[in-house]
Amino acid sequence: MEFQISFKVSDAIYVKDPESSTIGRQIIKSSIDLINDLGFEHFTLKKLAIEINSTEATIYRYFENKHKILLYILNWYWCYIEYLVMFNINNVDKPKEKLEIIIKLVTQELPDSNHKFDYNKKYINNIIISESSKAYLVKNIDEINAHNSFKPYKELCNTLANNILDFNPNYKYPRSLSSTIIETAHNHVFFCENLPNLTDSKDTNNTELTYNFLHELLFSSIS
Amino acid sequence: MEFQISFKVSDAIYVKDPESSTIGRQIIKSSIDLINDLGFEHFTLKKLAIEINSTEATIYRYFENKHKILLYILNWYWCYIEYLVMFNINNVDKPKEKLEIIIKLVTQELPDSNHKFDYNKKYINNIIISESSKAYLVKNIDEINAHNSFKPYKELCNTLANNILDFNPNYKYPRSLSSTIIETAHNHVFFCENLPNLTDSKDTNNTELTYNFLHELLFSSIS
DNA sequence: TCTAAATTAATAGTATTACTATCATTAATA
DNA sequence: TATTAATGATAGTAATACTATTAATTTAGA
Repeated sequence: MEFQISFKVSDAIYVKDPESSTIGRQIIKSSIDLINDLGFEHFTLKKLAIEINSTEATIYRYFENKHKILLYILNWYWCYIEYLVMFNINNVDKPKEKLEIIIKLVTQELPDSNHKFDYNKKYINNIIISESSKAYLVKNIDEINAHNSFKPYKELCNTLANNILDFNPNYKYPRSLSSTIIETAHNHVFFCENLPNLTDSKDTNNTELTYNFLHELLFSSIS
Repeated sequence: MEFQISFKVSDAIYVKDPESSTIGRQIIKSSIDLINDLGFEHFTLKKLAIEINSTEATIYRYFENKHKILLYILNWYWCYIEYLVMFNINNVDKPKEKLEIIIKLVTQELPDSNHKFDYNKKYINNIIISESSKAYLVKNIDEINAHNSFKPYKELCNTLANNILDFNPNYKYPRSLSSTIIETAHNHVFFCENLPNLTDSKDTNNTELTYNFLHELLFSSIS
């Protein structure tokens, strides 16, 4: 018997819970592989069906459309990060240290878990960086939002905001700063790797640079 | 005779310069209207052709694909902002004031120009906010980048970075901070309007909130 | 003003896509 | 064993990005 965690994603995102069957988990696993590989635009349910040796019909029995598969993966990530945050700041006293742990978790690559169906963490990270915003920069965002599809993201943002307020109860923009830090964490790594002129990257360690930059940004704002 | 400015966009973006003919400018004008209206995903060249009373074939003589139309619009915006920045910080002495002018220009809506073919500034602004990142979050970014398609954006970022260094020559992340500010300027307005929990919006003036937030973020970082 | 060249319109067509429908087959359960 | 649920196989639709071809029209040059 081993310790097992699982991340329950809002059931408005799927038709049938992909965690409930082997083929369901295969849909998620292969979606992660393919979206990482092709980018969300060139990711198609036909390609996914071939990859899992099944048919489009089966996939549609789990997800209404391809956009919801992306939402599922993002939610999985946000839930996982939220869990890691809770786990890692537990028993840490100083608000400053807590904040440092959070921005470290948000900037670094996902550590491996002992989750039974082991999705590729490196790929998930790439997806978060390159595809996240395509989940919310859509015309029907209100409808998606009404189904609580961004709840885990909001909760993570909320956790960060509360820790900012613990550090400095007088800071005026805790939520705006939180979402800016999380968004920048992803965006900055993308810029470092693809449009380095938009950053101060010296081609060494982009994760470290991003962490240091965000560290300075955060603490100079709230100190 | 009147004063006239025009913004020359890298000719790698178009096949035939849309500024060179009436139907070319109509392609841009109606693209702006339609992308604002439908979002980039649901914007199609068929719909555009109908809107301008022409055919897809004609559009393809101006642009290789729909992605390049978006790039063209974004470049037009960035060139215009760069021009406004140059115009407005001219004869301003204090570095602090210059920086304030820049973040004001980046956060506020585009003012109207006397450009001969008057594109809808409000719509362009919406497109910048909601569709910008779709131009660079693509798999073939290296290829696009090789054609200098992001040059005006980089120049704007560079201008901001140089003004940051004028203010504080010892600040370590002038470029990273510049791109963060520009990206956040757009992102934050989107969040205020669509996912307000991710911000400290009180439903009053989101542009003002964004300006104030970025003002504090910038000057606490570089002071 | 006439002619040649360039531009645009009209039309058709291809391959791919998101998504739906139907029915046979297999696996799980009672 | 009988029933139910999940999956597979197959077909089909409407939309989409993009190409090709030819005819009509506009423009520019001689």
